Amino acid sequence: MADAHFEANNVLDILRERGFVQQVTNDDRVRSQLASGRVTYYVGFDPTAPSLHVGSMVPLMAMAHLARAGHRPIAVLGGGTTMIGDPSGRSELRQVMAVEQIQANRSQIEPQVRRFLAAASDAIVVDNAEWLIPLNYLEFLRDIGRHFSVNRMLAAEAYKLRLEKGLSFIEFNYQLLQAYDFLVLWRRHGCTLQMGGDDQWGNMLAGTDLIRRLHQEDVQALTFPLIQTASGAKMGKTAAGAVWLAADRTSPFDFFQYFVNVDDRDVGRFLRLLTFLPLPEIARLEALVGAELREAKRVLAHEITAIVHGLAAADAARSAALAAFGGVAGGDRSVPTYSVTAGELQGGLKVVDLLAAAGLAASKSAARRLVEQGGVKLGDRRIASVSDTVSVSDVADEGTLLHAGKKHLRRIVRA
RNA sequence: GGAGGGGUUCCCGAGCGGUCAAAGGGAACAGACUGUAAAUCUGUCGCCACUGGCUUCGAAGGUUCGAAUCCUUCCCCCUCCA
Repeated sequence: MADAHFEANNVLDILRERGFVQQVTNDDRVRSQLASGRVTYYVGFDPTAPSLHVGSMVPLMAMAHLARAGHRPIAVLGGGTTMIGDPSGRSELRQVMAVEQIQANRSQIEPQVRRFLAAASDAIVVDNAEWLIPLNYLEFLRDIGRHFSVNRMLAAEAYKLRLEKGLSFIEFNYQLLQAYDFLVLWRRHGCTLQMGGDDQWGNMLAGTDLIRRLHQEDVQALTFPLIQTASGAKMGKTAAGAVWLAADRTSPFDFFQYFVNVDDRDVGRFLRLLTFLPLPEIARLEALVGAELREAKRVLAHEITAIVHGLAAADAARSAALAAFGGVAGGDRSVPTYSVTAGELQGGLKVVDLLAAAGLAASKSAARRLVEQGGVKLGDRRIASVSDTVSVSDVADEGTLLHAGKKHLRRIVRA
């Protein structure tokens, strides 16, 4: 029964060693399934924004590991389910999104997802709107809805919060739709494994149950731990908002910097989850202590940036960071730039205005505070007063770094 | 549909006619210390203007010299009843 190739390096072991596994419906089943041949598996992504953010990296990496092991991935972009909104683990009613917005988001996200499926030549990317939109309500209730127990759904952990705060009927249907997705994928593509974040556990089980009831078929589900940083925050949240995978929302440089700045305690875990580095190598990096650990963080940042933005961008971000934080005057080309015109400089551009315009401060008031707190530096010059201005001589030909605090900077160049 | 409770600045949560841009905590940001880490300490944390102005407390009106605080209507949420 077992296929030698798949048997020899069971991906389940890889996932487990790297910390991807939170819950599995049936460990032995998943293991033997993955050992006996190609498995078609799926993960869903809801296009609620024009880009995925680093929070989606865990499922994407898991998909990539399976693809590398020779299994067949299906990425479901939830154009249909997003019209409903998943209430799992949420405390508030999700805002209903415009269909056009969802479709626009979907087309932006698709290439981001595909990047992780490259190892499988026959990877499938589908939008569940394709089968959800044509659904006939009465037929759906009769054929699918009958298999769901409201009592059991209400008892689910995922709805606890919402039972106190309020759960609308539309959201209550989300689980049925996700279960139906699994059924469709099983019927069409023989998909027998669904993976997803642990908050999806209930929805995923609904799918395996549905397939068992309708077809007496034993399909599986596996969840990933929800990643929090050591300080308890959701991974990928910063002052500027989420850390996005799209380069035009989070520059490769800032993306790189996010990972250089992670908490010491997160380094090993992130290396295992978010890079493909072999475990012995990770063990070595993770064992570094004190300031040495920064080297591990640089490796982490470089690896992830390479996966998301490509090797060239990762190299550029790394050298830019070294230059910027190593004291190279004009910084490196890859530090995000902001151009000022000669006219603005002639007129005596206020540093406070520049900070706000370059995106280093949320408002002029915020910029003013930064200056007052002594956090602003233009080149080597510490800005001492909120009324300081930038003149032509302050901006070198190769650009001058404007620092807002220790970690945020822009390269100011003349237009 | 009925009765009661509630919607406050990013989050939680005080305030219940002036002293409120609004306590406290969290998050975040800056400075010090460090290792572009953590912990700790200090400061900041609506917007604009060099101690003044403007816009905020679900929405719209109203009472008042003056409202987040009182009244009216509306929207939304929760609990119990139907």
